Amino acid sequence: MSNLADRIEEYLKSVLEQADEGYIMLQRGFLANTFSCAPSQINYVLTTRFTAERGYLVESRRGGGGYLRIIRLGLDPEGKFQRLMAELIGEELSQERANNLIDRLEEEEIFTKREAVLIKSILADRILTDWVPSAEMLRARMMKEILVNMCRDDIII
Amino acid sequence: MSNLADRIEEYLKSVLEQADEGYIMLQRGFLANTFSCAPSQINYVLTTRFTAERGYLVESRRGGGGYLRIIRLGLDPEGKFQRLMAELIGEELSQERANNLIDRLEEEEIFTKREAVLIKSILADRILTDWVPSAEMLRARMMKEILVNMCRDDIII
DNA sequence: GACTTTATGACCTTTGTTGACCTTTAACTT
DNA sequence: AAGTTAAAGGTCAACAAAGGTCATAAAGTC
Repeated sequence: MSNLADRIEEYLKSVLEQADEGYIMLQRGFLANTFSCAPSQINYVLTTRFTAERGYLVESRRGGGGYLRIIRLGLDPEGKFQRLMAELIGEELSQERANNLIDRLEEEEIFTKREAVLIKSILADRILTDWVPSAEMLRARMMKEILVNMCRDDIII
Repeated sequence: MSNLADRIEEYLKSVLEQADEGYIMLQRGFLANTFSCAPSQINYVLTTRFTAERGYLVESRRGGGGYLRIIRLGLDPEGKFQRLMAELIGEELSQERANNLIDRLEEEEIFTKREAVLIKSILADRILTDWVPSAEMLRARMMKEILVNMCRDDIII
């Protein structure tokens, strides 16, 4: 019953489980070979099963010695980030709301003071406006990306 | 898995590490020989891995007794830092150059690992392209803004 | 039967590697 | 001293080795 995509997914997750680095690295060709499938099937599995919403991040490199790197995201206890991230999808975020959000996250010790300053500085209207058609949308997109990356299991604070 | 270019890079960096002059001198032919590769492969490694953003300078001399000199550039603490960075960043900044620069600043302990990940995540092509008329220009502007803010006296690492 | 999910193959982009040919410079000849 | 030769390093185009994309076919689902 279990189809190919499910089996590949299961395999990757089991390997990832044992990786104490928080990520695994492997080659697409190798995977395609072990599962006797088209290389692009691997991409299908990665894009449908290893998304940020499901708690994973995928990086890759082409060329000789290329690889895929699948990174596990530690899900925060109350799913706070999840909700925040969901909110920010397709959303617009003003500078004011962004600043409030960042301050709050700093208070909750999700961000350090330096990180908060850093993030605010680049999300500022002064930087984005006049360069971007919709600064508010880009800001939301960036904020979401930051939240995702702050959950990466391969960076131990 | 790991390709030749990466291994040569690693070797050169390890030698550079032990050099207390801040630079090393060696011959292209000798290197090509030790790694059993085409001499031009050495040039490839030098131009892709030992760039200014990554903190290196390469000088060379042809003819009999010719050599390669790889110099590690330190970030001098007194003031010139900002100017150097502004120069390095310029008006436009590609994702690749940005990543190299950020990695380098992390090595120099100007950024923490988390900060490096955070900055790279929002400067990614995936985030900026298709949203911004000139992603490269915005990226340069953001990178400069980050550096200014990270050097504020009121926030120590 | 219509719709959604899964699977494949053809074609593309990026990165790495090699070899043929070129330029520069020290050392050697005369 | 001038010219020649040999010993470096430089360039570039072609090829190899990865991963990416997208249209479309096949298989499930309801």
